[in-house]
Parts: sequence; C-alpha cells; structure tokens
Amino acid sequence: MNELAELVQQGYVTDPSSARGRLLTKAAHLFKEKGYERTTVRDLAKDVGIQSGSIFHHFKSKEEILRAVMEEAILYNTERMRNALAEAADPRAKVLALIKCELESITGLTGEAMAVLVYEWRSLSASSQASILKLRDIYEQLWLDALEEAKNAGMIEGDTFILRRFLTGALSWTTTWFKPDGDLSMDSLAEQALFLAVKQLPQA
Amino acid sequence: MNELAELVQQGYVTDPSSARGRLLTKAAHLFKEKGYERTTVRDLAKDVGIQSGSIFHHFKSKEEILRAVMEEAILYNTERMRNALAEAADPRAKVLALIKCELESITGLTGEAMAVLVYEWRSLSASSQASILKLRDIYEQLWLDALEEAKNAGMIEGDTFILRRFLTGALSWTTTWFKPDGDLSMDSLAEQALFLAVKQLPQA
DNA sequence: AACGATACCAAGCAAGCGCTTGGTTTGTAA
DNA sequence: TTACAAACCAAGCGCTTGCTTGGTATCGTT
Repeated sequence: MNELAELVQQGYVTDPSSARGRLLTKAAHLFKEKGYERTTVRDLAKDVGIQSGSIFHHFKSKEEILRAVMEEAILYNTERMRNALAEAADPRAKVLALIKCELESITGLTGEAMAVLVYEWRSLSASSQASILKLRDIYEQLWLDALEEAKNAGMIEGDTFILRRFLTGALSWTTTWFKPDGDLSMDSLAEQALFLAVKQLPQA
Repeated sequence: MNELAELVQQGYVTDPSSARGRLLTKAAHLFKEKGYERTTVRDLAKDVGIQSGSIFHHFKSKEEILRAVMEEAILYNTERMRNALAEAADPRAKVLALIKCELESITGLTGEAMAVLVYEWRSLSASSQASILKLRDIYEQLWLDALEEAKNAGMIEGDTFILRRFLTGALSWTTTWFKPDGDLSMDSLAEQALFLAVKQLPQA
C-alpha cells in the first residue's frame, strides 16, 4: 500500500495501526454493519477494547468519527484513481481503470468506509457535509473528465453527467450483493460495468 | 389511482386518508428525510398532530411502522408493474415499462417509501426482513422474466441477474439527484436508462 | 338512551444515549 | 531519574428514547 503510506506520512490519512486508526477502522465496520445511529460509542469502545469515554480523547464527538471515516476514504481513493489514470493509455482504459478502482474501493479494504460514505450521508452535520462535498467534487471531476474524453472519442452516447450518476448507483449498489471471493471475479464484473457505459469497442 | 383503491379494498394496503394511513405517509416522509433511527415517535406524533403514546394504538412498535411502510410500498408497486407489463407488447416495451414504473415509484407518490425500503433495510428486525424479502422476490421476478425475454430476443448481452442489479442501483440512486420538475423529464431519463440495458433497437 | 369499540390524551417509567469529569497509567525524551 | 504529555479508566450526569398505563372523548349501532 504505497499510496496509503504516502498519505499517512503527509498527514492526510491516519495510520491504521495507531489508536486513532484502529478506532476509524472499527467505526467504519460498525457504521456499515449497523448504521451510524444504531452504533453507540459503547459498542465502538468495546470493539476496540477501551472505555467509552476514552474515545473522546481521540475525537471530540461521535459525528467527527463519521466525518473522519468518510474523509479518509475519499482522500485515499482519489489518490488511487489518480495513479490508475496515469497508467491508462486510451479513453477506454481510463474508464475501465476508474470502474475497477471504484469497485475495489467498494469491495476491498476501504469498502466499509465507502459504504458509510454513501449510505450515512444524512447523519453528517451540514458543515461536515460541506467539507466532504469539496473532496467529493474533486473525486467526481476525475470521473467526468474521463467520461467526456471517451465521449469525444465516440465511445459514449448521451449525457456524461447522467451516465456518471447511473454508474454511481450501479457500482455503489454492488456493496449489497457482490462477494469478491465468489464465482464472479471483480475483473469480470468491471468488464460488464464497462459494457453498460460504452457502446462500441474502439479496437474491435 | 385505481390500483390503490383496489388494494385498499382488498385490505392489502391502508387507506391513506385513515388515521393509520396518515401515520404511514408521514412516517415514510420522516424516515426518508432523517432516517429511521433519527426519527423519534415524538417527531412522528407531532407531524400527525397526536400524542406520541397514541401511535401505539395503531402500531405495536416503531419497527412495525417501518415494516408497514415498506410492505405497502412493495405491494402497491408490484401491482403497478403487473398492470404496466400487461399493456406492453414486445420485450423492449416491457423493459421500458418496468424502468418507467420503477422510476415513477422512486420519484412519485411512493418515492419516500421506496427510498426507505432501499436505505433503511438494516433497521428491520431479522423476521421483518424475511417477510419483506418474500414480497421483494415476487417483485424482482417480474424484472428477471422481462430481462430474460429481452435477452432471448437478442436485445441484451451478458447476465440478466447482474444487469438487474446494475439497474437496481442506477435507478434507486436517482432518488438522490433527480428532480421530476427539473429540465430532464422522466420519460427522457427512462429512455437513457433503457439505453444502459439494451444494446440494439429491434425496429432500428 | 345505552353500549361497546375505537381513537386518543396526560403522565411518566426504565433503559440507553453522547459526553464530561477527575484522576491514573503508560510511553518518551532529556 | 525526573518531567510531561498522551492515553486511558471509573463513574456518572443530564437528557432522550421507545413504550406503558389508566383514564377520557367520540361515534356508530342497537
């Protein structure tokens, strides 16, 4: 995890082996499993193995934990997408790279945090929503640029904004049904998702 | 609303003008807006204009309200889909009819209840989940049959199960961004969604 | 007019919630 | 060894939660 180590060193993301990092990992797990509201600070403390009050030494409120889970998930996956895009040659490869990145972010290590990001949005305060939204805009712009490029190359018909929204829904929903260790491989799933977006293959 | 009146008379769905029906409507609204856990019985009671304790004359628990919201939304929209399918001639029209139905169920009168069905699933008890799941299976079978039919007609490539899951995500996600009174019409949105699923137009 | 069922109110209970407080242990660096 | 900050504990406060209880209007039916 080169990207992770880099971001940790730069101070953007918490080291998962630190106390704060362990809290965030467990919090993402519980928030995804039971939902933010159903998860109590006592649940979280018990999972980590400390007293509930001790949590507030690391975070000043329960909501800040939620905010941190979301923020770090976005920062990390934005970086991963940037790196994947840099290695993709043509527009088709770029879109496929983004699809794979997003699927990996949803089904992989950050899967729980990404699910929280999507499904616990309402539990964020207005000010936290605003700050996370800025990070999301950067993330989404990577997508929109890649889709626009593919459209200019004649690979996509229709509105790229709408297409992105369809893809957002389709891909994020995989969290409810896709099992990475099942019969269907992630690469195969990514190919099928690409087929949703792209009508014609350039090198057919 | 002929389907609604019929289902009300058959006792499957609560009359929205009854006390219980008003509770369910307001509950769907609050559950979507703030989430089930964040919504208190006092919030709901205040919205309806009764005391919080009086709610338990109509429902024996808060969770039963959630269950009823979901159950009636499924029953109603399954019926609407059946009627729409009966009027669709060819496979393409059937898929389009289902897309329109689902979009209408998400953006129309039952929109709040449908959003609750999707996003508050975790808040249901295991036994309630099981009972709702049976109704969902019936609903989903209508979709799978129509997609299979379209595939046999050569209009769809790939696995219909996966396609349905992609569509579930893509369409349900519209609840977060689509505004029925905006520039983009629902029919136009439905056509674009159809274009995701169907690669070739039969009467091109 | 009398009745029973339905719909509701007023009050409050027990449990659980996020979070605070004052004090103790642990790790680190001089 | 000492000093100090970071990490944590034990206890509990103040509040909110879902829900219960005992009683009171309201209303159609006989």
